[in-house]
Amino acid sequence: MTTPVDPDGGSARERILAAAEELFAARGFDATPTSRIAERAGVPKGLVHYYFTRKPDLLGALVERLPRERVDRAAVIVPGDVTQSLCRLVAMLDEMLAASATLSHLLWREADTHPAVRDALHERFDRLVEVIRDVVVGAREGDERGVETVALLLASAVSYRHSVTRHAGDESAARAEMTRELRFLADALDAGVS
Amino acid sequence: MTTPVDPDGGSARERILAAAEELFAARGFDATPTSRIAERAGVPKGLVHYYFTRKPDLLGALVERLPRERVDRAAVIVPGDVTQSLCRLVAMLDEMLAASATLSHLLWREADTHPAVRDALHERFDRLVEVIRDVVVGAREGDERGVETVALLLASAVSYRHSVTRHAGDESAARAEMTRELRFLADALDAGVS
Amino acid sequence: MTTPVDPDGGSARERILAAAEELFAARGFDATPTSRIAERAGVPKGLVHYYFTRKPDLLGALVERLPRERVDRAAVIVPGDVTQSLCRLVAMLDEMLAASATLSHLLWREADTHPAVRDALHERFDRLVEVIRDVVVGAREGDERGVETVALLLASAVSYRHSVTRHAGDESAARAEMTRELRFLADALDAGVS
Amino acid sequence: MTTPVDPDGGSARERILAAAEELFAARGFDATPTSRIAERAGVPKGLVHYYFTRKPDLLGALVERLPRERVDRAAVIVPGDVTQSLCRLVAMLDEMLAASATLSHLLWREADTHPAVRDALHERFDRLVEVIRDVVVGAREGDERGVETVALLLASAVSYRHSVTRHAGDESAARAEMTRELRFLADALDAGVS
DNA sequence: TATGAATGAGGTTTCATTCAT
DNA sequence: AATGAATGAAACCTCATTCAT
Repeated sequence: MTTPVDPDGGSARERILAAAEELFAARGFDATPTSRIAERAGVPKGLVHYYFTRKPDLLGALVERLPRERVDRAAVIVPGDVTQSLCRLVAMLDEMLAASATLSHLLWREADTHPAVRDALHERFDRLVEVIRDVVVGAREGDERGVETVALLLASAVSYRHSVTRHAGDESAARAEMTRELRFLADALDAGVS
Repeated sequence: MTTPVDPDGGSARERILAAAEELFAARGFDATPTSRIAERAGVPKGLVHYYFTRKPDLLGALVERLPRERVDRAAVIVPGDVTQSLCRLVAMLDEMLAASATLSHLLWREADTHPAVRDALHERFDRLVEVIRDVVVGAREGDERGVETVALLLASAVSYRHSVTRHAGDESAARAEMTRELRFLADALDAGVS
Repeated sequence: MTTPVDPDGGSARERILAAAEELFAARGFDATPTSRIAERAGVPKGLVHYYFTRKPDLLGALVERLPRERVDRAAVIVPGDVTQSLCRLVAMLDEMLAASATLSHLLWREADTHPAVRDALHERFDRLVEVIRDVVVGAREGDERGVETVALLLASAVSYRHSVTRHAGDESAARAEMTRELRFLADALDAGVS
Repeated sequence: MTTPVDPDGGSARERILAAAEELFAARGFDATPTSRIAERAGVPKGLVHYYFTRKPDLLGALVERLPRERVDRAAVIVPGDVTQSLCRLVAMLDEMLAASATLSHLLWREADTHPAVRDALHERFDRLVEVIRDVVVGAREGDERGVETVALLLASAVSYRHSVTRHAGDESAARAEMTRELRFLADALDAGVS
C-alpha cells in the first residue's frame, strides 16, 4: 500500500532509517508503528528491532545522520557587499537544508520529548548564527557593529521558515521574501544602524 | 502521581481541557493517554469521552480557546517613535502570548498532523504581521517604505522565540535580545532603509 | 441523522418501542445502543430507562405486542376445495404476518438468547400448524388422512420464507412459488396420498 | 469458568476458530467478547487479533470452513423409488449438516448483518434445492413434473428444521416427521400430482 | 413525571518487544 | 545474522445504568 523505499537503496539498516525518517516526519514519532517502518523499508518486522533495540534508538540514529553543514566562509563572502554575501549564504544554506528537510522537520517536532534531539537542534541554531555573523563581518571587513543582532534576526527567519516549510505552500514566494529581508538587513548595516 | 489540576478550578469540562493542555504540551498529543488526562483533571475516565467523543476533539476545543488577541493600535503607537512603539507592542504581545504559552507551544507541535491546528496557527501569524505593520506605519505617520519586510522579520522572530520558549532557558536574556532586534529594525527604517 | 419515528405516532413509550423494533431488526439486539433508540424515537435518553429499566425489558414488551393472530376458520374454508382454502389462508396469514414482519424477524434472531422470545416463537409455529390442519380438514369435510404431514410441510415453508424474507429479494416470485406448493399439497391430498 | 477447547486440538489458530464457533452460536456474535474466545481457546488475548485482525474476520474465516457438501447422486438414487432415494439423501444430508450444526446455526443468526454470511447461506440453500431435484428426477428416470415444487418444499423443511434444531428438543421425533413428509411428497409425485 | 450529566466496567484493537528457530 | 509468531500491557472508546434535579 505504502510506496516502499527503493529496495536497492543501500543496506537494510539504511532503508529502515530512510523509512523511519519519512514516516516520523509525516505522522510523528508516536503515531508511527515500527511495523509500518519495516513494511515501508521492505524488511521483516523483526529486523527493525534487531538493528535498533528500542524504538527511540531510531531517533538517535537519525540525529547522527544530521549533516554537519560546514560552510566555507571564503567561498561565500563578497568583500564589501553584505547583501550579495548573505544572498549566497542563504542560497547555500537552502541547498544544504533542503537535503535534510524532512529530517530536520521531524527533529523539530520531537525536540520537546527527546533531549538528544533538542540539543542537536540548538547546536544547529548556534552554528547558524555563527556562520551568518562570520559572513557579515567578513563582508564588512571587520566592522562588527550591529552584526550580532542581524545574525539573530536572520537565523530566526531562516529557522522559522525552514521549520514551517512543511505547512506552507509557495516556495518561490518564500524565497523572494527572504531575499528582500536580507537586503533590508544588509542596507541597514551599510547605513550604520547598530 | 501527577499533580492534579486545582479541583475547584471551574467545571469538570474546564479542568479536562486544562489538564489536556498541560499534558499535550509536555509530552505530545499521541504520547498522552486520555486516562492520564482524566487522572490529572480529577475526573473519571468516562467523562473525558463524554465531553469530547474522540481524542482529537480535545485539540479542536483547545484551538477554540486560543485567545483572539485584539491589539488596540492607538494604545500602543507613539507617533514618531517606531522603536518605542514596537517595544510597547512586543511587551503587550508577550503578555498576551504568555497567557497561552503552553497552549500555543502544543499547537505548534501538532500543526502537521491536525489541519485545524495548522490553520489556526497560520491565521495567528498573519494577524501578527498585520498588527506589526499597522503599528510601524502608525508610528511613522503614513510612511510605508520597508514596512512589510520589517513586519515579516519581526513576526518571524517573535514566533520563533515563542514556539521555542519551552526549550530555551533564560527568558530575560531573550527579552533583551528581542529589544535589541526591534530597535535595530526601527533604526533601519528611520535611516531610510527599505 | 437517523430518520426519526413519526413524532406524533402515539405516546413516548409507544415511539420507543417502535424505534427499538426497527433498530433491533436492522442491526440486532446487542448492536443497538439504547441511546440510539432514544435518538430515533425523539425522546431524551433517560426516558428509555425510565419506561424499561433494563434493556432486555424492551424485548419483553415487544413480544407482548406480537399480534395473537386469530384466524376465523369459517371465513377461509371453501368446502371441497383444499387448494382454494389454503390459498385464502395463506393470503390472510401473509397479511397478518406482514404487519409484524420486522418484529417477527427480530424475534427470530434473538430466540436463542432470550427464552421468552423463543417460547413465543414456538407457540406461534404451533398455532400455525393447527390452523392449517383445521382448514385442510374443514375443506375436506372431515377427512384427516395426511393432513398432519401437510400442515407441517406448509408451516415450515411459510415460516422459512417469512423468516428469510428480509434477505430475499423478489416478493411476488416468492408468492407464486408458495401458491404452486400449496396447490401441489392440496392435489396430493385429493389424490389420496397420505 | 468456561470449559476450554481441547488444548491439543490442532493449532492455536484452529482452536480459536473452534472456540469462536461455539461461543458465537451459543450467545451470538455481538454478545461474545474476543477475550472470552481467547480464554476458551486457551490462548492469550493478543493472539486472536494476531490471526484475525478484526472481529468480523472471525466470521469470514468461519464461513470459509463451511463444508461444501458434495453429494454423490449415484450413491443415493434408487431407480424407481423416490421415497427410498429421498430417505437416503436426507440421511446423508443430516450427517453432513450435523457435522457443522453449530456453525450453520450461528451463520443463520448473523446472516442479516454480515453479507458474506448471508450469501454463503443462500448459496447453500440453492445447492440443497438442486441436489433434491437431481435425486428426484434420477429416481423417476427423467420425469420432471412437479419436481421443482417438491424440491423447494423439502429444502424449506430441511433448512427450517436444521436452523431451529438448536431450540427444538426431540431429535428422533423430528427425524420421524421428516420421513413422513418426504414419503408424502414422494407418493404425491407417484400419484401424478404436479 | 422526566431529564441528561455522570460513571466505570469492559469491549476492541494496537503495538513494542521477546524469543525460538 | 535474520525472522515472524507470539505476548500482554495499555490505548481508545462505548454504553447500560444511576441519580440529582
